[in-house]
Amino acid sequence: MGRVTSAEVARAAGVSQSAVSRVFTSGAPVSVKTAERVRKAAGRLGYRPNALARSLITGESRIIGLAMAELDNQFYPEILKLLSCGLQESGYHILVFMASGDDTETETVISELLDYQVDALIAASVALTTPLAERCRAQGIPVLLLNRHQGNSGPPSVASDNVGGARRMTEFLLRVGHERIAHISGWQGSSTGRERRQGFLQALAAAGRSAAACVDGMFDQEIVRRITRELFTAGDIRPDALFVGSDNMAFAAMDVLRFELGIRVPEEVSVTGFDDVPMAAWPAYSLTTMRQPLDKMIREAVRHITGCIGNPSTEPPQIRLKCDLCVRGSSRPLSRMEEKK
Amino acid sequence: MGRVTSAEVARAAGVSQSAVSRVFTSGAPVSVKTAERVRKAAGRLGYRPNALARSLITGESRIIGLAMAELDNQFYPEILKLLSCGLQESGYHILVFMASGDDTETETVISELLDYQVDALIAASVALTTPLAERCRAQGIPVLLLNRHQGNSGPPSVASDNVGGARRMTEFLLRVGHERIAHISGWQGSSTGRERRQGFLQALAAAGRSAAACVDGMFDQEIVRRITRELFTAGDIRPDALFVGSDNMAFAAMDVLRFELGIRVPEEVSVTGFDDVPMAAWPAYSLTTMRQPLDKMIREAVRHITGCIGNPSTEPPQIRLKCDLCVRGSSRPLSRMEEKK
DNA sequence: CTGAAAGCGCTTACAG
DNA sequence: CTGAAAGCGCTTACAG
Repeated sequence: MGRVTSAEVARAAGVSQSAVSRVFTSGAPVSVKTAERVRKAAGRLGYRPNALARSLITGESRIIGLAMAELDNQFYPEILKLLSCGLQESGYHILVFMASGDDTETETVISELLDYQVDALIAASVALTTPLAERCRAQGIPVLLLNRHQGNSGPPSVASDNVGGARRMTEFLLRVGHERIAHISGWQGSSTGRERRQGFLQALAAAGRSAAACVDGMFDQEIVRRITRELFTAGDIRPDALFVGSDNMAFAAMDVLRFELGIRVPEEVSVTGFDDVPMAAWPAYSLTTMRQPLDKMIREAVRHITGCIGNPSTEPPQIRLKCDLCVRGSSRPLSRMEEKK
Repeated sequence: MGRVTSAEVARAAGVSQSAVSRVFTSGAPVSVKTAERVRKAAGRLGYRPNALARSLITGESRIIGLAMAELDNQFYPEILKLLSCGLQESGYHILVFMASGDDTETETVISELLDYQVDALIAASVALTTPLAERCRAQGIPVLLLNRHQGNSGPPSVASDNVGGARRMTEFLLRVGHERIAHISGWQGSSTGRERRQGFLQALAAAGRSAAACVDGMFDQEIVRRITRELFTAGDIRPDALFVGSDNMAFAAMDVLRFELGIRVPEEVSVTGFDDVPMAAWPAYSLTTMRQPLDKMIREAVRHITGCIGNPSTEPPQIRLKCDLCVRGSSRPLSRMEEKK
């Protein structure tokens, strides 16, 4: 055992240690003959450059730190998968940290991530505290918020147009004839939660209507179940549509409606979500939802991150991408008459 | 910008660079007075030790490489979450790599992972090729297979007793009175796929029965949909029970049965899975399944990995954990009479 | 193209 | 307890 070093390879190949190093540094000057001898010796000894030592001297680790929320929501595995593939193509690797919700702990662990001299930090649906953002700035580490933002003066971010998406979803529900639309929102401490709620209220206001209900579901399925029960057993007039602030929460709401309360979807109530996670398309839910352009989000994220790593001058973007309405079976269909319009 | 170094802190605090280093090394001898002065200077300058430089000299990176299969199956996000938390507690971080199925690429990227001098490598549902395993051995990097194994002479592994679990599932289906049990297996190139199939066939053989069908579903929902259609529209006698080699595949099968073919579950056919991912408990599926003891698996994995990092003598385990049958609504209930037995 | 040398930021014997 | 020094494994000017 014991890792083989460039010095050992040099000895075996009868060249200097620098020569070995050059063979493994693309663009460095080496004669074909030297390269060949070194490669052969390296192959024989099983040598590979120590990435840590290299990072120490080049000043870039080619490691990206990724902090993300718990993976219950199918949206995050998707992000991780796409991000990992996208960054791998550019020769980066991902050091992950799963935020548990405990803010102090999150800060501690992200701090540890930074100790590894990550070339950049991506926070997916996790807030970056001010001290952390400050430290990144001081250390010259680019940060990017994904699927969240902290205002135009906050760190660069890639998210979708949640206000617009929620507004269009609400307009859709109005258009198919709903009269009493309720909203179970995402956590109001998050930009996505707030903005979708805001879009919902805007659309209703524009139509001169008011919400049948508007409650914070906290992105938590258990809370959503409770709220759904309350909303639909309260005695007074029931909502005829329920716009839920994320697909993951919408699934929980649908389950309660159909299997607990025996309320038919969409005959008695339309249910819609937001995100378009893969499961939304499964026939068991067939959920009408507002699709976040995940591919495009990741592409933008990768582009920005790789772009600004050597290049701190890159303009810090606040990217907002348009969402697409996916009409499926969980919402009342357009009437003939409406379709003609 | 520019990271602050221990030398700068030393200058600011009026001590030697070694003194600064000692303050940040637990167990190293420092006077309270020195420690205090150093901490103050470090705090003011925003100093934190460079983990890469430290790793270079201590020989341990406190990074664990994790290679895992694509995250479509809800089982993997769970693994990642639990593993990440478990290792974090011991001060480790996870460098992830998502295997795409392309073997050559997988090998390339895992190799890159190893370049970072990871303290150990965990492969979750990903095969470790022989050259890779060889390299780990040569470099003295402990490896662990999770939810897979490559035989008793292969690398250490933590998995569950898939043969026993599948056998018990099949016995359960026989006990509730099924006569024509079909199996859609997991990929036969994986130990989980093979062993569950084996358990299924063993149990049938022991009961003097034969399989209504036994087809490889490849862990792929699209393939499972196709197989399910064929199995249930073939004209001859339909299976009255379908044991699927993973929950994720079982969901696809149930969807086809209920929403495409209009076959009632469990009235006309029982459907059961394997794993017990969170979604299996959702009312939309209410899937009878064989629960893998995920918590225990992760605990064992963490214990083994952290145990053998400084300690190569630790016996390489081949751990097989017992599964638990979870009876839910997707399978025919026990008859009164049967219950009495 | 090539080698000797400096240095990345740290930890850790070694003297004192 | 403390500092000066060596060294982890590499890359990269610098001469030649």
